[in-house]
Amino acid sequence: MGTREELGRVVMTACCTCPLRTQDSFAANQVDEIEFIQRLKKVERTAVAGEAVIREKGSPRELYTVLSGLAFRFRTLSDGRRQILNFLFPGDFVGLQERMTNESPHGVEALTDMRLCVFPSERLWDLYRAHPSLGYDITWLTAHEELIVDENLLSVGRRSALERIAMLLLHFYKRAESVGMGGPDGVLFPITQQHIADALGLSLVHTNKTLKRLQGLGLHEIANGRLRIGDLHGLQHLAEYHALPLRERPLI
Amino acid sequence: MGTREELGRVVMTACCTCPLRTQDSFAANQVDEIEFIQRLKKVERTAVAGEAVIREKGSPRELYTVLSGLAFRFRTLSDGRRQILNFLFPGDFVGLQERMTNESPHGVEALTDMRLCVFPSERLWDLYRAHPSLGYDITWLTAHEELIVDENLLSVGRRSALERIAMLLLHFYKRAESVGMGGPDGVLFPITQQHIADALGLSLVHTNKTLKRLQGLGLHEIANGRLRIGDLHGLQHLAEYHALPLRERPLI
DNA sequence: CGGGAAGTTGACGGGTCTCAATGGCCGTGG
DNA sequence: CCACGGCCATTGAGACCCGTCAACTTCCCG
Repeated sequence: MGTREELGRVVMTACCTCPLRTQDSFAANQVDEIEFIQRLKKVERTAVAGEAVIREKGSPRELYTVLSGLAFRFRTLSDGRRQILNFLFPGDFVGLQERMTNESPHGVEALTDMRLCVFPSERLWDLYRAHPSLGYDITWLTAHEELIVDENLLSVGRRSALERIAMLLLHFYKRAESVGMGGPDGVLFPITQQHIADALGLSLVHTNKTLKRLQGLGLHEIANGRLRIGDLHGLQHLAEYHALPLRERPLI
Repeated sequence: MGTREELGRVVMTACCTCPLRTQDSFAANQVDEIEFIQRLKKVERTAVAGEAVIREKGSPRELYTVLSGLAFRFRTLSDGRRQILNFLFPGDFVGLQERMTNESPHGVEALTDMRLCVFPSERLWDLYRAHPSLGYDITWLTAHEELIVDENLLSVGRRSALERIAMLLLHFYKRAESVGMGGPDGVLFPITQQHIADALGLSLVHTNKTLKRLQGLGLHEIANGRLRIGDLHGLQHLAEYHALPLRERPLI
């Protein structure tokens, strides 16, 4: 079956041939589990760069898995101050926290064009009942995202501006690489300095100056919307970032 | 059955008569679910104020539910800078993220004397298989904790020192109240200014001065280790904190 | 060629940090 | 009973990191 545009929705990438599943970093699933996911997945949704995937204060009815593209999760204060909570990569699962409240506590915005697998929120419980192993996987994904937010909170609370930026670049690079977005000239980096500022609790101006200073050290290079790491060890030392030796991650 | 001291462990509060379950904020469970939890819970552990419940970099083998008392979750950098990620109240579940790595990415330290229900980590999967509904609950608890960390990240990243402190006091108060720790003279507040500083990404000195300034506004009062809210509306406005209308929370 | 978004730069002010010192409270031990 | 030490709260002075304001440039795209 091919793909067909229809009201901003595309039907359909088959789960059994999901391009993400061919990657090492994702754990394998049983055939019946994949078939169940396939039945749960009614449609595929696309989003263009800059589009609001989930609106803050909206009432969400759907769960998503990022199939391709990048996004970020954020919250804003009424006067416009915005905090990016974490970036979303292919394989990330979105929408669980919204289910605990009537309105979504955060927004999700696309950084690039995206494809998302759409799951009806009200059938989440079916998944747990029919395939406890998949419920287990969803818990894993949730806990993993919290781990990342923890790390960001440590950065914003206790690292200096220079350390924060080193941390962000390094973390972004590693995550992008782990989902096969790496290449000889680095990874795609569709992120403005405003995004960096909002993710790190810094002002735009100070982000610019600090980023410039970091580039002067020659540890990395950002050009043509791509990020390349020159001195991985130096960045790790500066950011005091020790990548956790993660086990294979599940994929829903 | 009474309680008996034995190597720092107490045996045993029966789950079917768990004092937390009598509270409105916790959802009810089926009898067989509670019996299953009871079988999973091998022992009860106590911790004195200041004790390390989970050691950073340790290799955890157990999961905990806070039965009574308070604690906090934190991470530190090698030079000693510490970030408190969130506070733990009765009913909170601890230890999931540790399972994804070989060493615990964060520490947990008791703020007061505590009692904890201990579950063997390796039997978590049994729980999902035997009672998917409980697996669902664990996901809920994990997502809920992430929601709180999100909120803290927004505070630390984008709120001013005064707003952050207002936020912390308010949030702490509401959470304490929701688990029945409230009283006519406020809630127990076993937290030093150093804790507040570490939770909000501030220095101790600045925390002290800002807290003093906030107290001058008369919105709250801290005395004798207790926190009382004078002007709830004023604090909410200052912190721009809108308590999420949560549904009943599960309890494992 | 025009316009908007993103990046860059300088000046300046202020929020926050660090250093340093003091006082209160409390448990311990002489 | 009092001296002492340790933890916590408090306060002042000065420095610095970072935010704000305000340009200007570059780049892209129509």
